[in-house]
Amino acid sequence: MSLLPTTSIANLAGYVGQTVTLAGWVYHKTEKGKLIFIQLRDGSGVIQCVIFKKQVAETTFATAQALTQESSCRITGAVRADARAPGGFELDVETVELVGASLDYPITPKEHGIEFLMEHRQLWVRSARQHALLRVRAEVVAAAQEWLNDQGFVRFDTPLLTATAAEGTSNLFATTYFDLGTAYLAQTGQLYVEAGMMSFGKVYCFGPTFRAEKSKTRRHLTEFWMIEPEVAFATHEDNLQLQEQFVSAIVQRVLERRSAELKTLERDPTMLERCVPPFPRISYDDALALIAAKQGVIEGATPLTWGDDLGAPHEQLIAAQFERPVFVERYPAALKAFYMQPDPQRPAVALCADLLAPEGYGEIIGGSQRIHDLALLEQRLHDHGLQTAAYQWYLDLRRYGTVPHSGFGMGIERVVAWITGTHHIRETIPFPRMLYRIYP
RNA sequence: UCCCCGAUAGCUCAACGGUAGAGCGGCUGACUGUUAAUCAGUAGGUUCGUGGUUCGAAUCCACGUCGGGGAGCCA
Repeated sequence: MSLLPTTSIANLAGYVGQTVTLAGWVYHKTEKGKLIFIQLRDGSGVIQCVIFKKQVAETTFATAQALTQESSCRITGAVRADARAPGGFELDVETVELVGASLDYPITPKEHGIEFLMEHRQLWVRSARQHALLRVRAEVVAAAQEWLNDQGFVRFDTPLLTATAAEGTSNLFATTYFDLGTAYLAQTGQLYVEAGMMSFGKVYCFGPTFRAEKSKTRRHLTEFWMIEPEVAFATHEDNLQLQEQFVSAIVQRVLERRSAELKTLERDPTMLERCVPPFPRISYDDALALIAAKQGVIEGATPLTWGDDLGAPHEQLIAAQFERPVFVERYPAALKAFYMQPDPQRPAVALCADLLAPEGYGEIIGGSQRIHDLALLEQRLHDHGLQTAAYQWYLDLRRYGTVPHSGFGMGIERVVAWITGTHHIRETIPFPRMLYRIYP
């Protein structure tokens, strides 16, 4: 015999007048003497179950009375359309079967502080808001992969344990690797995905990446998920077009399929509906001019001289000028990773771009055209103080049929934070890893 | 690594040098339409730790622990 429910709550519209068995958890219960209301959730939705004392067996009423918040149970009853019910349907209960009791559930319907909630993340994910948020995350992940697959991309997975730093910049998590010395947790799959690109033309990797930076802001996690497409023969211009189509497709799919969740999150879809190509672009040079003209508007967005990197307040100021994501392109090459292609017309700048989300959610994509010339790439490795010996496999990609190519990396959590209007990135992943949090 | 802030009942907070409190939650009872129900009653404390100042410390000081916000860095 199976314990599975006969239907899920999301599908109850097709069962009006029929008796079904639901299986789930008590989200909320209200007793009014001889009448009990149970909000039952099963992951697909929530339905109000109604129990009148005179209409059920005494044991059934007693079982229902004893149910506490988050007790799991199986409830059998008749589906009835009812305008008074939040979801439009109610269940007239016939029998209730307790599956697992829940005593003193810590997360009550009242307010809680973030520290308490993070300590109970394993339970917090059941709450309506977190449930909606993680549902959108799953949609973003599915949309991203399916869109790329439809465009002819092949998923090409890259290693998480690597022998050297990919870009030689960020701090890495280190671990021992048998007799081979130190291994590092990958901060990007990009170099490896370039090898896949030379095999498949269009590829992407998708998985967790690790940054041992002591970043302590609402935009940072030490472990986050990144999707990194890479395209052979694609120029900087092709790269930007791919990015704006990609991001727009993801946003539009969430609007189409997860409007109920956005409503739960009280996210106004207006800004998201504007997210269609082309996205505005601003060069690093023009960004500096804009920052100089708008000084004092945002605290910390002080004027910069050419060659300075943009800080978080500067990015915030730039993003605030637009109602769609905005590309900031052609940064000074010296600020960027060794593999970024210098502009042939102006080698001081790189053919790269960051995509800044609106409403202060920061950088959601970083991308560039890559250096395809062997001699130039060797020179750049040397300029960055990197050991070319460790990169011979990577240089092989330039020795055997090299082509111009471009790619980018998109941080899933930042995209989800932006789409859902979530203040802090930590809520956009089931179990966030942060500077001062690795439990649960 | 640097700057700022916090820790009091299960939770959210108040008390700011003089007897440790409220709301919610829990428990008991009433209630046939509740949505964070309502009403009545009831239990519940090593004020993060260590040391110091003081007649007296939740309160002031130092150090520590844990956590929150931000910078830098990045997606």
